Amino acid sequence: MKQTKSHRRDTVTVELSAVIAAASPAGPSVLTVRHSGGAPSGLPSGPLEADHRTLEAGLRSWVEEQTSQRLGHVEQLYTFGDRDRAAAGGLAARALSIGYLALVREARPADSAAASWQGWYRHFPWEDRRDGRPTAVDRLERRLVEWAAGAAGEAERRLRRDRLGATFGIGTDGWIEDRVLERYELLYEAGIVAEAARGAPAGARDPGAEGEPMVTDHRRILATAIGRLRGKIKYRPIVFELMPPAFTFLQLQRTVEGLAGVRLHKPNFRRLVAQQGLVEETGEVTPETGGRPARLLRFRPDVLRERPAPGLRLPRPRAAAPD
Amino acid sequence: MKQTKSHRRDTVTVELSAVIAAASPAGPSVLTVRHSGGAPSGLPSGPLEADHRTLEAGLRSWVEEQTSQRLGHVEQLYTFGDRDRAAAGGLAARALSIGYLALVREARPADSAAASWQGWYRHFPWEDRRDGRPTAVDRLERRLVEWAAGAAGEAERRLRRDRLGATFGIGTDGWIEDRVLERYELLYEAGIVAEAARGAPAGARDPGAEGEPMVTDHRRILATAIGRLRGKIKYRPIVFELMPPAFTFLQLQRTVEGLAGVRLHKPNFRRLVAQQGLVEETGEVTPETGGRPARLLRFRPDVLRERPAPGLRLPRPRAAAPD
DNA sequence: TCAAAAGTGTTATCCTTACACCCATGT
DNA sequence: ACATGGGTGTAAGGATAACACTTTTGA
Repeated sequence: MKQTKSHRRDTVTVELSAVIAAASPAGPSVLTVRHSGGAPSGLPSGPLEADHRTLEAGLRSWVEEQTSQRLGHVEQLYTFGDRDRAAAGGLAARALSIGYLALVREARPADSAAASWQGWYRHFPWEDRRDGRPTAVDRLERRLVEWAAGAAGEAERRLRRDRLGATFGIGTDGWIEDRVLERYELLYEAGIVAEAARGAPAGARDPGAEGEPMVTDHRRILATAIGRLRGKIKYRPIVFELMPPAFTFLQLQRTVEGLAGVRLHKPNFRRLVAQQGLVEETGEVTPETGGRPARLLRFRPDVLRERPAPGLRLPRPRAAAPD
Repeated sequence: MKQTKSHRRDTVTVELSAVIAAASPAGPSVLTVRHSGGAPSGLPSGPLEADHRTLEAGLRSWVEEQTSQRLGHVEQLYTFGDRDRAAAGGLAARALSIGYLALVREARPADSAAASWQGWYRHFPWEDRRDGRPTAVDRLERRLVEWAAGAAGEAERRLRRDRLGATFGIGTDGWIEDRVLERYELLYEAGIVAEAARGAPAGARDPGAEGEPMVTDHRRILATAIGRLRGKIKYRPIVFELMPPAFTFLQLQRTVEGLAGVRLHKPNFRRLVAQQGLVEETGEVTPETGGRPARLLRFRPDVLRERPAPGLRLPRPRAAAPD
């Protein structure tokens, strides 16, 4: 017990930042703002103020002021507070940054001055595997392997190789979509991502495979959001927070594929969704979209009453056995 | 855009609090501290300081100072910051509270002055269903049903009933272990839990079914931790962070049962664990524990290299279908 | 000999995945 | 006619969950 310690409380600024996500069959997008011309874009955000009753209320008021977007589902993601990484210019003051994920139904133009919608894979090219592994990612992976090989001791090298396997699936087979943050952190540590080099001039390097950077740690928050969303669609029917009131099976599938960054098997996807009772038919059909007209669907909210965790298949014993 | 708004930044205190969890076959427990005699217990915690490089580092230093416990796995849970709920005495200053979950292997006595281990179901009696639904919970559920019926409009009543179904499984059938926080929040809103009545004298009410309260919002943080842990054991092998180096199948099973608050089927549990390659035999057997001696097991870390998400069975198409 | 715990075998069932195939519409 | 998307059937394989049963120890 070091009683001699200074115990100097930090003066903190708390910033509330929102990943506002929308999705169309073409792909998901995020609402970004750009404060000055040449600077990288960022997320809508603002400091916590005294008259905000709750953190979420504060976030909502900031977002609605900055983007005039009404938010639907909102959830907290994570609180970042590393002393070194938050400040862009090298300021020593501590900046806590609380990230939120918000889902909105329509990506309405909303390009009010500085705010604009951007496909989120511009910032994360390596996360989009809908058309297989992007070839541009080869370079990334090569650099990662080099980075792992260049570690100090054998123990550290092994650790890094394991991480490459667990995140990018390099040594192993599997690509786990959810691990977006882990992959971004790895690229950050390996110095591959632009944000890692603070002093470097913006736009100095090829933004191809590394993705477009964002201000301060906003890309890290976006990575958290994508990962959370990818994980959550599997056990909660939140995709429907992103869908219009009526949609077809394929539109739903394309939206999910966009979020997860992978392709799905069409017939099975239909049945999965239908069997779970997630949707019901509206009775109408689309004004044809290329082929045979499709039946229109809507979300069936009663599913929440019937199966409390739609999509979840976890070790749930039907009856408890005493032994 | 209200430009006339005050934009007065809040002066915030950031408190780092840790749920330090251990588990034995008898059940899980949490490390608590008690500052003054009559006051309810709380979690080890302390303010964020300027010399803490990261939030997690700050937490670790506080905990090790207060409890002389070394922490293993640590993860951030959630940041609470409601203006009204944080302050116990009614202080208006904003207190942010960042909750963490830490797992330790042995619940060593460690009763250093104020710190002591407590079974976590003392604070959450309704969460322990290992011996079926506790009868004391009947009273809780009755009060919840009353609360739902006493809502203003029909719409609100319906909403409340739905929540009772989704959390306590009242109207419906299912009890979802993970939803610990949702259940606690419901009890809080219904005024059933002691923390909801701030001004009430401590110990004034029967702590039977309502569980033992904690200071400020620490019980909320504990609820978050339990929920997180219950969710995570299903797709990550973190139970082993809580197990001793060698253990038997039954010890592992009892530990998991304690965490999840439900009983499991023994033969199937063995096979599940064995088939997944989560453990390997040490070659030794126990100094008998009541019956036939059991083979000792240890965690098999290679499982992380082989199957990146042990326990996870989610819609993972083995190959991408083009259509 | 019995209680208590350790183990093994087996089966019915469900879910997932993959494959094959037909239907309806526009160009 | 053919391309595009809509939509159905079904069978193989794997994972679950339940049941029945044998084995090994200590008291």
